[in-house]
Amino acid sequence: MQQMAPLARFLPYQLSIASNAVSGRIAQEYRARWGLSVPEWRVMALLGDFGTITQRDLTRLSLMDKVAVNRACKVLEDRGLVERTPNQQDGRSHLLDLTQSGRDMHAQIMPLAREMERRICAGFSEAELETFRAMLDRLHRQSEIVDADDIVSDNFGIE
Amino acid sequence: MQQMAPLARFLPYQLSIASNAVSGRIAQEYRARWGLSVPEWRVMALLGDFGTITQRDLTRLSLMDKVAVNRACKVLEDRGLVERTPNQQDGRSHLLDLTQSGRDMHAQIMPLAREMERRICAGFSEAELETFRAMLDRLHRQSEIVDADDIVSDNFGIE
DNA sequence: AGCCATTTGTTGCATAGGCAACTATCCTTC
DNA sequence: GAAGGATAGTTGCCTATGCAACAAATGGCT
Repeated sequence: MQQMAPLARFLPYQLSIASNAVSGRIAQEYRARWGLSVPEWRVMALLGDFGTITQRDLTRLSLMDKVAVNRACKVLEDRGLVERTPNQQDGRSHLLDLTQSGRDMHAQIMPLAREMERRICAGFSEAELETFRAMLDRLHRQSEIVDADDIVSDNFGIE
Repeated sequence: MQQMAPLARFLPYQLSIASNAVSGRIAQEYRARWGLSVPEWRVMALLGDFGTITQRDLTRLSLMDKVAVNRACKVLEDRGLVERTPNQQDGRSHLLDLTQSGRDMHAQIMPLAREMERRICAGFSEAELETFRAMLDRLHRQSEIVDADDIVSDNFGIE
């Protein structure tokens, strides 16, 4: 069924479809069970681990766009899962934390995350998983977006 | 700088940011050089390899949504890179192929693809790359979307 | 031949996501 | 303490992406 097209051996493509499949499956689970989007789930996870932090902290920790963080926080606040309190040290920002309801949900969603990770990693050794993580980190670092000048001056051996 | 948050060790998350970084970088290159989106580039690559095929074939080969394939083909046709001819065997579909201009561009874009792949794989052994590909394939297959009934009946050990 | 289910391609709609611009606040420097 | 640049958060806009619904055509079944 799956043909051996050259495209199917192109590593960035394989990475993309695997990531989309995993993300799509996880998004489906969290939406069906708790009505959470992926950005919302990530904010819940970070707030559960780090406690009282600002949107700026969440942006740094999650590597998400600050707008994505802001919108996720707004939804969670409207649902009563997160509360904002004024930040005495900096009037521009607010301190965010889980409410009791948010902590209850956090206690529900984390075991599912760990279980899903365990499932998709089943059958691979610790060494293989470490190699896999190392490669993902390397791919991430080597693919950082550079500015336009660098692109123009770097012709990849073409022509 | 990069904190050791639990989220940063969550494999689906690492997979997502690595894939986004790689895809974003590649998309940037192809947009800057030839004004091609990722779906358009994929269609170009497949047409270059497989010759005269239908949109249905392209959808199967690329694993993309049929709408994405259709829109990419339309753009490529408008740019004179792809041409459609009636399909005598099936009046519903058309046969797609690269024009001479499209073949010229194909000859340009494939070396860049191979060079980018070589770069991001630099420093890893063939065995490591094979393990990596195997894991991506496995993640993809294990994460196939299932229907809603399966989700409800499968509680992942919660409660 | 006629009907019905299936398939291909297309369009429209609804959502997600990122970037630029803006406000408010902070911090430095004079 | 006033001015200028930097930073946190917010809003609006634009694009990308995917699904549902649809029209045209096919193929099977009687």
